[in-house]
Amino acid sequence: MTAPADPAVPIDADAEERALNDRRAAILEAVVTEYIGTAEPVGSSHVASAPGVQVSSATVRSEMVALERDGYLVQPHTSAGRIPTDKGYRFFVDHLTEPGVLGPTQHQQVSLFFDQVHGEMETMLERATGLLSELTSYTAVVVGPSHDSATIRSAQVVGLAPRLALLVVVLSDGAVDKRTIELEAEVSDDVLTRAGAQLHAHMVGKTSSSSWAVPSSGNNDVDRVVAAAGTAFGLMEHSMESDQIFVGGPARLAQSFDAVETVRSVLGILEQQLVVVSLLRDVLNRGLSVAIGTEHGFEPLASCAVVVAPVSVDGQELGAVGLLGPTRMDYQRALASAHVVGERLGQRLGESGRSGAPAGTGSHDGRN
Amino acid sequence: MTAPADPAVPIDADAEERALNDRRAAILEAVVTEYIGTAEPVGSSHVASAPGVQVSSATVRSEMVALERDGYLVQPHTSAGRIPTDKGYRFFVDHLTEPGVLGPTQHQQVSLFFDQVHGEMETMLERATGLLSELTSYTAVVVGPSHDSATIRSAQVVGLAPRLALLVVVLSDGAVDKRTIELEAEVSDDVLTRAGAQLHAHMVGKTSSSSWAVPSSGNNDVDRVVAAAGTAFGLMEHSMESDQIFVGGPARLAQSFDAVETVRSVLGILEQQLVVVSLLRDVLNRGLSVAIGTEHGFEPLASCAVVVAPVSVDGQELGAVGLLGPTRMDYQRALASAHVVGERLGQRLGESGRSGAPAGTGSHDGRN
DNA sequence: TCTGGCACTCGGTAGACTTGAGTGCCAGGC
DNA sequence: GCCTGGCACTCAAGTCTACCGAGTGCCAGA
Repeated sequence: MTAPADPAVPIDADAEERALNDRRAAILEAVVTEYIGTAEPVGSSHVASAPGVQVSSATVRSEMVALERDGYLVQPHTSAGRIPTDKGYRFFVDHLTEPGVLGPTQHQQVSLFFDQVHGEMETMLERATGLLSELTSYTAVVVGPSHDSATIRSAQVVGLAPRLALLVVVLSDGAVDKRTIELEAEVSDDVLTRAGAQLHAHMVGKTSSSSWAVPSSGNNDVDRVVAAAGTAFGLMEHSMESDQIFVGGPARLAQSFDAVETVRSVLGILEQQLVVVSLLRDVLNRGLSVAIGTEHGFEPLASCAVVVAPVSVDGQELGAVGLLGPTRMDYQRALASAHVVGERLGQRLGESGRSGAPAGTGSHDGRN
Repeated sequence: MTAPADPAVPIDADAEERALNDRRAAILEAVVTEYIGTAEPVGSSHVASAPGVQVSSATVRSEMVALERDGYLVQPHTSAGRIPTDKGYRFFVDHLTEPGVLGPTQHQQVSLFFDQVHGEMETMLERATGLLSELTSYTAVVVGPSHDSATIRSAQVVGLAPRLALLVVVLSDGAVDKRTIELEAEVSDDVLTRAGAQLHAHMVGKTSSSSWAVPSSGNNDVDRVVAAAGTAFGLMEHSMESDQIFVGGPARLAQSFDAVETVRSVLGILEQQLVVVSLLRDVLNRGLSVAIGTEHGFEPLASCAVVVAPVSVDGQELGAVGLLGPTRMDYQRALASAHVVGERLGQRLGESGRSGAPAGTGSHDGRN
């Protein structure tokens, strides 16, 4: 008695998922667009006067009833306008919104940024979050490439104080890691250097998660330092293991939501880097670029939408850029911004990593 | 007609600043304590029933009139209770609050933390912000030691790709900095190593802000790499120059203030690391441990109080820990927490830096 | 000099009323 | 058979009023 009773609904129930009839789609689009702009429930007369909708408000009303029944819209209360549900936003994003291009001003802003930025990758990623959050006025997140597959290019031991040394390891992707080594006895610089050389000789080319078991050098002092260094590196647990994450413009969150409670809980999430990383990864892995409301199955972010774009170098996804905003976010602009910035970041990382056939680096290859 | 008219006010106008008469101080204390707890304006009858105040509410009222006239209290509106002004809080902090000790639970929490934490300084400082913000439920800030006076202990050039190398510099305080070097032509590993040795030989012992002018090695290729490295390091502008800052528990801000606008603006401040660093430094330099409201002369934080404690190693202030909360913060707990954590951080940094007479490090000395 | 008492103030709450945006439904027209 | 204008209805939000109560300032008396 439900679906077949309404002649306007296609008989094929699956068709609803693919495409609403044109008029309903236009009405949904009008509601979403209006609501994104005003944050106020949208009434039928507003919709009727929208370009793209050529029917009277009465007709709009009856269509809106159908849209509500199908879960695209809800009414906060009777005698109020409608607001989109997550499903409504999803349809809007999937079918009603163009891929979107940046406005000339934004385009210029991006170009300027990539002209000026230079130096270390970390710095660049960090600043990119600022750029993204300024472009969109949402909070931006950038996840840098993980160092899992990078190999060790160099190891060195530097003395700091009589019984304190530093193990410095350079990875093939340009990352540097270090570990303090506390020594039981004073050790000469020469021994430290030799220990470094010993480590270097045996560790170069391995991944940073490899075992640090290094054969004896024949000198007891040197071996002790080597062992201490291995131990120090063994309990890494930080820096290299977790992907780096940069957050830009957290203050924007307070603009996006007017409930303090929401701000608090979303900020709380952002503090948990691991959660954020896996969230972005998860969304990307599911082939999405937007996760709306509870689509990511993550309760505390139910009132948020997450826009994600990959940072790929030579077709390989090395990182991700993301935007965090309210579900009534400007998806078009957010998608365009994330996409462009992600792409250009990827290009940039590619350029500096490439420069010809790699001499022993594992993760880059020279094509393109 | 103002001051002499009230017989309860000391004739000596300066005396007011030093110490309110006992009764007024007790009343002020009661108001502040109550207000910190409830965030509601405090009426005379509440004060009258507080321990430490032995007079009737009528008397309290007349004293409160005086306290208001002298700027310690304000009335949000007639027929409301009083709330403390910044000056009121200041008097409370300076004269009415005990230095304060941590409760046993907190003490245990701190001990546990310092038992468990280990590894690199950055990691430790980072985690310390989490500890502080959990202890106090306010947002915590930790500023690490600056590298200004640290000297270079080692320089090394590592090849990453045919035309890409990395300059890695180790400072005497254990910090590591790096710069990507893009080379005009392919260079053999041997040349890179020799360039590193050349840099090492001439830069060790200098501060990282020194000029990177290094004499010619006699080999053109090597010199070119050395020059490129010097240039790369010249435009440092990041990492080493700005002190590192770690923020813990920004989400707590949203609990401290119920006006979203305030949260937004304070978060905005926290994004500007330089501002935060100079704010903390400034407060410390003025010999304060608390800056209330506008005392720091910083408009956007007018509704905040900042509690600061130094992190000293061997009597030298190397860093600072801070807490950011509403002016109606629990000063006693905040002061105690910041103090203890700052102190123990200092001890910890001292231990790992010391280990005997330094062999060439500039900033540490061996006395206890 | 303190205290109890008293009149007064005024923010906040609760209820009654109004307004207006918006709906659902229906009869009539193309 | 679908669309439209019209109409009665609903309900959140705003306005007005009255009232309550916490709190004050002031004063006379102990």
